Amino acid sequence: MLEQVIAAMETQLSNGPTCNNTAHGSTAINNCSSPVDSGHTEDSKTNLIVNYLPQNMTQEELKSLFGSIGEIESCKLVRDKITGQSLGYGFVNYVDPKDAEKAINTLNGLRLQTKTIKVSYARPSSASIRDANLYVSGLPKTMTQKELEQLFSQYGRIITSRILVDQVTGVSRGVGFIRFDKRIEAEEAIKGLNGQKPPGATEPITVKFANNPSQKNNQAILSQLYHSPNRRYPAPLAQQAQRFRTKSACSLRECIKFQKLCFGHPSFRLDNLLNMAYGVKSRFPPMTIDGMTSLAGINIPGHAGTGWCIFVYNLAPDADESILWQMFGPFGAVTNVKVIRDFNTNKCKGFGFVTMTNYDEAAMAIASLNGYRLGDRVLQVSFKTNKTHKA
DNA sequence: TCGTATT
Repeated sequence: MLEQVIAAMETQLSNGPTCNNTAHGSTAINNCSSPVDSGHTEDSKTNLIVNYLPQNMTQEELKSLFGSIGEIESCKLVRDKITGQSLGYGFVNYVDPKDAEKAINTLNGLRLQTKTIKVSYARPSSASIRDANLYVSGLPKTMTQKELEQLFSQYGRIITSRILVDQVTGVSRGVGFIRFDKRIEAEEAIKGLNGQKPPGATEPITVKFANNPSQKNNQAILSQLYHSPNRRYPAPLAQQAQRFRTKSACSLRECIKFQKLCFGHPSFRLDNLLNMAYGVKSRFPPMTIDGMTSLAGINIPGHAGTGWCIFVYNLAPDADESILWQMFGPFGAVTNVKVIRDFNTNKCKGFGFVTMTNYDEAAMAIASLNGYRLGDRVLQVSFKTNKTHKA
């Protein structure tokens, strides 16, 4: 029950104007695209940690996503022991190290709803790496993430860094986080930097251990949801459009939200925005269409109990599951994707299926992606009908 | 002016 409430709140919050760690495109990428390179031979080459997962993503969805790469030995979504809420990260252990490497290469940076997930090798579990996260305040507003890292890197290996920014203006709020590899490194950084002035700064900074995430209470979220003005005053359309042209936009959902604002304006057609901002990287070779042409017909959406099954047609022969995750993931909870392949050639037969949990998200995905140009192909996307069943 | 990274 609580989880449903939280999920509903997340849905609401996800309609906000910005995505996590995407206020600065390049900064966010840096933060998410540098898998931890252990450099120790005893480190696992099969076990991955996955960070920045959507709040409502389940362990089953995590397994489904990463299982599309290769056989999984084990998979765990970490949840709060008391509330059961997802803590937004999990572990995936593959059978084959090559699949782990492939998962990093293909899934790191994947956008799911409002999140950009990070996929990297898990460090060996140890007490020494826990509670190594620092909260830093009083930073000069001009300080960049890189400069912040330079300041702290003298005390140890930095796992993540972040500077919080104003959601509207994008300007630094003067506070940030530094996560070290070891807690002892974080302790030394506090000793060395708390109360000190960074080079060129006029005010000293405060460095302390960050709050423990488990201390968060749901009341704070509820208060945030109901009292904060979730609506930002919309910037002029051209100004917003610039965000998409400069690739700083982060998700299909953002494109869709923006497209609603621009409805009817020919320069801001959704397919154009998607191709501009989403950058689905594929130039699939042409393919002869054989069969599957009689799709027009009964159009009764198929609800299979486990979710809403969506039919995707006109995929290229080399299409794989990851492209379906990339396209549909931003719209909401995706529980499963499947590319239908020829048994002998292992090439995609031109279609696949996507299962989504929520009707409205599935409907939005269909409305947005039907007719979407993927490479040189125009996709047909609809709810799966009985017609697609073949005995 | 505190987001959610070690099972």
